[in-house]
Amino acid sequence: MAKKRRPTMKDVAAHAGVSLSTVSYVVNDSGPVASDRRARVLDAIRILNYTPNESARSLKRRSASTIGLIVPDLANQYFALVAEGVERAASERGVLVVLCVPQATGKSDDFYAQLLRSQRLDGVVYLSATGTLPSLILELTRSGAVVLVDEQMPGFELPAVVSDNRRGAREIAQHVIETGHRRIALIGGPRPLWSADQRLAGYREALAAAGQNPDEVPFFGGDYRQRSGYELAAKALEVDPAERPTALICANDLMAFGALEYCRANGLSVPGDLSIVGFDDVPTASLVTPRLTTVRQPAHDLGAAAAGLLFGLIDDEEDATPPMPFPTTLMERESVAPPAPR
Amino acid sequence: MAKKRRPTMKDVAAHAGVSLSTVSYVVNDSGPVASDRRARVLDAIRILNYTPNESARSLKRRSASTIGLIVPDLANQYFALVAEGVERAASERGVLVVLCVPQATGKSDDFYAQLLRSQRLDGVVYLSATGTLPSLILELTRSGAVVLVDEQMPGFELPAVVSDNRRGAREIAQHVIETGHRRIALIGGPRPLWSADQRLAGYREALAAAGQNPDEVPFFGGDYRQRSGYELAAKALEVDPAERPTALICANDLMAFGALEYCRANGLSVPGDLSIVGFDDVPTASLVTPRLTTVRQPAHDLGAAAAGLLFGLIDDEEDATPPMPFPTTLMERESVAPPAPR
DNA sequence: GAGATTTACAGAACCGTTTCGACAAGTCCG
DNA sequence: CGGACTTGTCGAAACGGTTCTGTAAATCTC
Repeated sequence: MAKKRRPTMKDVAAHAGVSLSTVSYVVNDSGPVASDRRARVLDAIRILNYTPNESARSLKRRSASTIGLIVPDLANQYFALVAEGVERAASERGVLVVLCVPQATGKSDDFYAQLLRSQRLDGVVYLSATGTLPSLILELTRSGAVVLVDEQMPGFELPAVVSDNRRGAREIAQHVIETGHRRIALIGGPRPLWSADQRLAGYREALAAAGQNPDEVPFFGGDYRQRSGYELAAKALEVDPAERPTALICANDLMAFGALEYCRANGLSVPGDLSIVGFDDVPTASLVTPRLTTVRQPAHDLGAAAAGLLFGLIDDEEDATPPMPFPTTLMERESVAPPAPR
Repeated sequence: MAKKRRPTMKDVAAHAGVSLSTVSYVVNDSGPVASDRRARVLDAIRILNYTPNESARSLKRRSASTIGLIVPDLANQYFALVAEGVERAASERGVLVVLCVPQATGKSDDFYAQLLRSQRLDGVVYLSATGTLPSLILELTRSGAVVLVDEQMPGFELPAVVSDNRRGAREIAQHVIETGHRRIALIGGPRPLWSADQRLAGYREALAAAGQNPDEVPFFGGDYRQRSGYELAAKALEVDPAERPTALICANDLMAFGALEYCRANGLSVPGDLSIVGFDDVPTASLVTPRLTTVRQPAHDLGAAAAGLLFGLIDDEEDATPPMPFPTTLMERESVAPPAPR
């Protein structure tokens, strides 16, 4: 089977008996063309099954109608959901999104930044897992647009769409305090990460408001992954029983799952012996036993908003300014109960 | 701040005092060039911070070094994992992956096929949720390459990488039978889907081997989503207690989760009152209570293999032939127990 | 109804690469 | 030592579009 060449504009023009520019005008609706000729062109397009060559277009337009999406890993449902949101918003504008998963591939962020740069992408949505901005991403901000999700770079005024991590954290900490807990341990996210920082700040606010000295509550720094939740739970709980916390506040759901695992493995009942809360409200959170009390982030909307903001930036719109932090909502489920009386 | 144009080959050539073609030769290592000149060019590239314009390249080369990935939805961890696998294999070859999530965006598969076609993508990895092949995907097979994951189109000999669904299904059904269950209900996937079909076939084989007439075991067709697991579990269980199944075999984990939810909501103990098994072994499967007995599919590897096969096809390699079905492995956990004595 | 304006179209330049053909200067061999 | 190859280099023609410029015809204006 001869692998037949795709029809080009030239073919269409020939078939319709008009010039190249005319075809271009009808394809892009960018110039005046008489209705009968327009019809002829449209016919030719249909008959030849013509599709414009986007490479040529991007070359000429110096823009690819494509954005990049850098996401640490897809196995984390929170990230997956954000990605879906980005994709949704992009597809509505006929924009393609190219996916980069640095953590899964072992490639550095910079590797991708390089790749993206050469593709002349219009912009990039960047979800970080490390809190450090690769230098090339930074460079991208000069030629293209970059928007961060649930992340902020103090020092660089990068546009970002975030949810109100601090408030969400404060509320859930308040909730566990109000349930009666006094011995609380904190399992935080990777420190340089803005979201981790904000959540910690929120927890501490609530603690302070309840008259506790935040500096005295045990804190363990994790990496937002399940494994570290498990290990840190071990650290937090393997102490003198009199000192043992009655509640564990985890900075995201994955780590809370890890903690849950630990408890299961060690015969601790949740929430009987220990209350546990998370953050994010991934779908799995309402599936585990006990169903996890956590803070819902509107992951989908966050993603869509990020893409929207990015498009605004790309089009140089006046009102392309980062939205207010998205509100979070406390999801009270079953993993919190009053501490057992001593 | 003047938005400065990216340097082009011309700039590099001028800076190095050589011709365009020479620069191209060193960039692609595609022609002879004296070592001193090569060095000069390399220097110029570094100094100017030059990156080739991929749009121009694709235009000239008629290929974009980019593949498409069509995945029904990312919230399903199985799909997310496959996607990661694809991404990993692609990034190793410096190939970009453009992500399409038809279900999340409400766009049809055809919409994306159209988009992909115009981008002159080198190929597409396609995960279906419907079992019907969009006509445009079919058309893509003529100009580019398409490989299916865990899916096969009877009639069209499309290359596919699959795991041994049938055997996996047979084994897990065997397992529940051997545990003592005789009253079993099946919650299947969307019928036209090959994987759903294979799994069903596997279940029936095991049933038949155990002396049961497969046609007499209750079957409920779902859509691989959690909600339908819930609803179908309801249907399967809300029958005369004497008839009520003691085990529920679900064609994927998500539906098993739905069934689990139903049991929880209705005070049924798993596996005390009812055994439940799934398929896929998504990360959440070992997180729910009871931990779900299921069949592991090597999602990551499936994705990577699919991408690998696609590259082989693209490069017209002789040995680019679909791999043997990947073996699955039975993950015995806690959601299966002998049926309660009557 | 002559001149000004608009409308519909064609022609051509250009976007940034790759690559073919031409050509000059070495290198090899009998 | 003269032809047959190599080797290194360059110019120029694509690739498939967009868009500016020019122009002939149609429409408007008074």
